[in-house]
Amino acid sequence: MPKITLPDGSVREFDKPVSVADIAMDIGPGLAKAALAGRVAGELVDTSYVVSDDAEVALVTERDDDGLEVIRHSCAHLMAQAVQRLFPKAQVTIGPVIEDGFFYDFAFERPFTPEDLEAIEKTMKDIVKEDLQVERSVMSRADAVAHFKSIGEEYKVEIIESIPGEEELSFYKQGDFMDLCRGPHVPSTGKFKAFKLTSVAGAYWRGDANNAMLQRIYGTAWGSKADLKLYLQRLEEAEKRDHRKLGKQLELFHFQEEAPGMPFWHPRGWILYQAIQDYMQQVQRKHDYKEINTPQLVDYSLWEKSGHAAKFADEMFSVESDNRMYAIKPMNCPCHIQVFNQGLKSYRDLPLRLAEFGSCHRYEPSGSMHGLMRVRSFVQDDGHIFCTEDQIQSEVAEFMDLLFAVYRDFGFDEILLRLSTRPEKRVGSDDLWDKAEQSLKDALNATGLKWELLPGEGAFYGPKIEYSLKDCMGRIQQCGTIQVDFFLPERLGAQYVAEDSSRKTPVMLHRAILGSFERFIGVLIEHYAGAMPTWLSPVQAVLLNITDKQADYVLKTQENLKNQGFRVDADLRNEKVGFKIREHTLQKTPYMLVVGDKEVESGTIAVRTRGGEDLGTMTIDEFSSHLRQDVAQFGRSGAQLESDK
RNA sequence: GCUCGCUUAGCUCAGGCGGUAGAGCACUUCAUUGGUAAUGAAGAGGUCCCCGGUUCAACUCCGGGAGUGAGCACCA
Repeated sequence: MPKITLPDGSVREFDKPVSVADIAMDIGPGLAKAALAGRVAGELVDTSYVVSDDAEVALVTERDDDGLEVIRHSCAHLMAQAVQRLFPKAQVTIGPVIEDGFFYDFAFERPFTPEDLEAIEKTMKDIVKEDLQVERSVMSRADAVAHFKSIGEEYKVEIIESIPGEEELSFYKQGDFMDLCRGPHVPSTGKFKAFKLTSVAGAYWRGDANNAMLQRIYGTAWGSKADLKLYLQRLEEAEKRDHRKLGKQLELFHFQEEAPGMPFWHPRGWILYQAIQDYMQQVQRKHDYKEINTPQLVDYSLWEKSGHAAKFADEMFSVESDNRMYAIKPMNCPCHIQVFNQGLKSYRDLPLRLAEFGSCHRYEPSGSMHGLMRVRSFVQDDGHIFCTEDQIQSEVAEFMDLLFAVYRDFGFDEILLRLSTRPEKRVGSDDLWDKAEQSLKDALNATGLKWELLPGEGAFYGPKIEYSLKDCMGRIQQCGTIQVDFFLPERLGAQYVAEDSSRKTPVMLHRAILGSFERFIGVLIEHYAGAMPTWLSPVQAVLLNITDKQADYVLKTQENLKNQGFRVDADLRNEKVGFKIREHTLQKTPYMLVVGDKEVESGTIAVRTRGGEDLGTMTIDEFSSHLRQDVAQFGRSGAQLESDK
């Protein structure tokens, strides 16, 4: 006699075991139709699941996140069924849910074409019309293996054989299509309202480049057509913000064949780049970093000593000159240790914080490059802190304060933290790892923020924290990091004299806030859709004359503002003011300063923002104090400005 | 690196069963001096990514390469 408690607290009693679908029907036919799955005592189940004991039951519809997940998962099955209907020779492998959609990997004799995708989508729609029941069943492993062997699904056989344990496995059948699956799934194929196949690409079986390449089809699925439309609009918006596109439009940088993965910075882009570097320089100086600069080319033997050559030889550029082999540095840390090693260091010198805007080159695999986000030449806001084991925690804590402050200044408020701990293959004693991991955990906990633990994901030389920020499109971008290193200082002979006058090896903390300038600028461009906060804007204001008559006044005003340290252009072209406004709006210049006879006469300018707002007519002094204030707030959001006061 | 697609004027893109090509914007010149998202006219501008092959003829077809896009793999 199950007593069912619904999420609103109401209780329904039944005189015999009931399925989730029965419960929905009991509440109302509308809900019965909308029900995609259920949640019984916290577990997500099919609507056919039978409840025989008292339980808390919630019905899952397309409006729940759970419902969406069920739709997407079932949609992957729907697609697989369509593919096999059209291409009986295609073997199914796996088809999970991903963010905003799903994919399914197939083994097929040839790649799928865009035309195939259309046909598949059409067949999917046919199957939706057929409204096939989706039925769950269980089978023993042996039976399942025999079944899939008999129909030639070798990959499924491999999957089943790799599932540990002897318990029964669940299967879902719709029409003539059956797939191994944990479920739950929608009750019938008629439940899909909005889906679209988006792309096709190769993907390795089991994610291993040594395995066969499968054909992966991506799709997206939503609870309603409106949601699908919103999603497609979001993709369009992301495309508009693409930093590669904006980089060209705003004349920030370009790439060309002769230097793949290595940006050519244009005047405007370089101003942006330098504004960021100036800022970082200032901030780091304030936090007692000593900035240094080390060579681009370093004899290959150093990289052999550091151990990098053994691991990354293929990814390093090298140069031969005068019978010596040099590597173009792929990272700065070995060089920083060389600086540390000059002169005898005392424990009194620690912590020693060395920073470098170090230009590095790495031969990234061709397929991995992506605009500024992944390049072959880049500059890191790199820093290495040499300290004692006891100083790790305070150094990490201090670094995190700095990192949060910097991210806030760039306009990022939401930061994700992840701690990666000891991997199986590692150097250093367990005591040392215990201590280092604990230091990082303490520093993380001190922030009061949630953080994620990635056990075993640390580097072989020490644990690390990675900092990702969420941009305004909700995308997660990994930028900063701090890594404890027990290995390299010893390997490269770094030592200091301790209080007891013994020689000890310092711990090294590798750290970066922005990561690489290139990548960070890519993130900034997309976050701001190219409309940089004023402090970063390549041009902060542009003066527009209405007729030639105001040219002298414009030039004088430009000179005045430039002398105050602002980046101000003058657009004296023989064009109508509407045309100039349009152009500078498209160039995302924060302020447009219109000058006509009236303004010349009264010694003022008419100020318009790139957002189209009219700030009215003001004197040059009034404007420059407005601009100064705008620049001083960096990219910080309004809320934080309040707390800063 | 792997799979598939793409590469035509400075930019965004058309185009043709194989007969060397076009638009808009930008650029130059001229007219116009116009008050908040495009003033008008004329002109100039091309190794159709590169190297081979097939062909009377290749931007177009075939082979190889480069770059690039999506995804996979990689990311000290």
